Amino acid sequence: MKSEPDVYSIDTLAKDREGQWDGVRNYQVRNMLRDDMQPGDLALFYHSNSKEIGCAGVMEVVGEAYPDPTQFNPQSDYFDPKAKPENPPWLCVPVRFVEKFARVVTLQEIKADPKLSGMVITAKGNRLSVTPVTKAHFTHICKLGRTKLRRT
DNA sequence: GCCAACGTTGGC
DNA sequence: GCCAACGTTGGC
Repeated sequence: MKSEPDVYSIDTLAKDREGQWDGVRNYQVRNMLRDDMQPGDLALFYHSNSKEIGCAGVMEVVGEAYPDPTQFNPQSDYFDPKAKPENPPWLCVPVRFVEKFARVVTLQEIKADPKLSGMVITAKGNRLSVTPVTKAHFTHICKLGRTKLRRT
């Protein structure tokens, strides 16, 4: 699950312990939040558009998707004037901090690792802020993230 | 800051 | 329903 760390980072989630994954304004992603996520699911926290692009840690989905309150808040960057409270188009999910990796597993590294080939995040033209990850890919990224790089 | 690769909008 | 114009994402 992608977030720009300038806006919301793994460190913010680590400090708050819990948060809500809001601001999703893409129907495909909304459907994933609604249909493909269950409480107890683990997710990689991905830092996009930043100095260090890649997976920064792990969080857990702790509840069902519910209406994203930011769509009704005129002060919010995510305000949607077309959103009707009786039929809210946008959803968010509650998440809980699980771990921050010892190091960021960079996009560069993900692309270069044969064990991580086929990840949706590296697919050409992918613009989804939430993408499915296989168990094998998830496990491998966690392993990399927990291992500090040795100086050469 | 650039720009490819999308998604969205709205006129017709 | 088509599609040009526009907006957004996100790596580089």
